[in-house]
Amino acid sequence: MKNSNTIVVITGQTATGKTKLGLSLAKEINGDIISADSRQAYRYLDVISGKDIEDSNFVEVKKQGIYSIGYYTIQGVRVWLYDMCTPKDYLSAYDWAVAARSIITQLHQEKRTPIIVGGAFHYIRTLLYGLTAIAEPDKELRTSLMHESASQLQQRLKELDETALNALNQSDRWNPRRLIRRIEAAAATGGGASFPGLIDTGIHTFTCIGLLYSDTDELEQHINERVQARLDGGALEEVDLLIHMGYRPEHYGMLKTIGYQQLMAYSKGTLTLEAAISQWKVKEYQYAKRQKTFITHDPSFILTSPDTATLDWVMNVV
RNA sequence: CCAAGGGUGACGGAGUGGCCAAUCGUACUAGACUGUAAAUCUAGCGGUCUUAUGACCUACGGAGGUUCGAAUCCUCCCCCUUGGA
Repeated sequence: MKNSNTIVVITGQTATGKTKLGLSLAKEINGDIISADSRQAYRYLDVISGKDIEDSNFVEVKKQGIYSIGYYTIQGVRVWLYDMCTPKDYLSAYDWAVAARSIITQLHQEKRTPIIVGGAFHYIRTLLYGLTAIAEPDKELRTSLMHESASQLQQRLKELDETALNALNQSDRWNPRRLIRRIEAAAATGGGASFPGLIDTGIHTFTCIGLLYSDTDELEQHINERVQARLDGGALEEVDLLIHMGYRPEHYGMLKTIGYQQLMAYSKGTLTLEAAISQWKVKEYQYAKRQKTFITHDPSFILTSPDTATLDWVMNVV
């Protein structure tokens, strides 16, 4: 290791073997894994989200607000930030990053190396590059604006903070979620403050690895296999159980998640199983595409393909 | 064999004489992203050329025909679905 106070980040497209690589690296360099996975952070989302917790039990180390911070032990490696909350709870990239940061600090004190592993690139970016503390989410406001059209929202934002509106690119200008967020910020600050720069995260040394398939067919094939494995692993039973426990697809959008969405639709009878599975796969391809866009546009990442990312290769990089 | 309804771009599905290279949805391609991100959104999406709200070519099962002009009307052929036997 070049620096004892560093962190390693392993991200990449779906089904590229991030976890496997992370585990072998952790064993080698005395590290802990911090899961950067926006779905594995939820309790009960196990099979479809791909949590491989074997026989391990969750060990809660502390509470941070409604979130429980703890770990599972997989192959002798501690894996943090699974099961932070229930599928009904709100968990944002910000919340996750705060939790991740606290673990990183703790691990550094223990002279252990945090290895961030996961495909939630937005979460990782929030952790690495910063957070804005301008305004907390305003649930009521969000609900009240939920059904407004983009042009109505633009109008609202214009009245509150025209600069913020003008700063938006074409895509964001028609994106209700972005608009609502800006309105939220403008309302909280009284407008005019616009969006501030990022707050320093205190994390400055990191090695980032991005695993990407160069070939689309290969990617799709791996995704297909993975989906099949999830089905074989009890995906349908998991969905039934979640429904039985009272969780719905619309629950805070948390179950509004690839795989769960489709299988819940099947369970409700609005999709055939065949259609549900094929849509699931398609959503996975699309997600993987977005991951690729994100990762390739970030110069901090060392990009490589899944088959060249061996432990030896990683050891040379970190 | 008869009756009825159909065959449209990768798929679903509009259009029923000119404003149709053809609404819309999906898929696909590229992109955006500062507290919902496995989310949300933007653009493109027959081909060639091109500064273009531009030109030309090829296209709405096949072959002909009517018309200044057809995915749209007519004739014949092929295929599909449902009802009748």
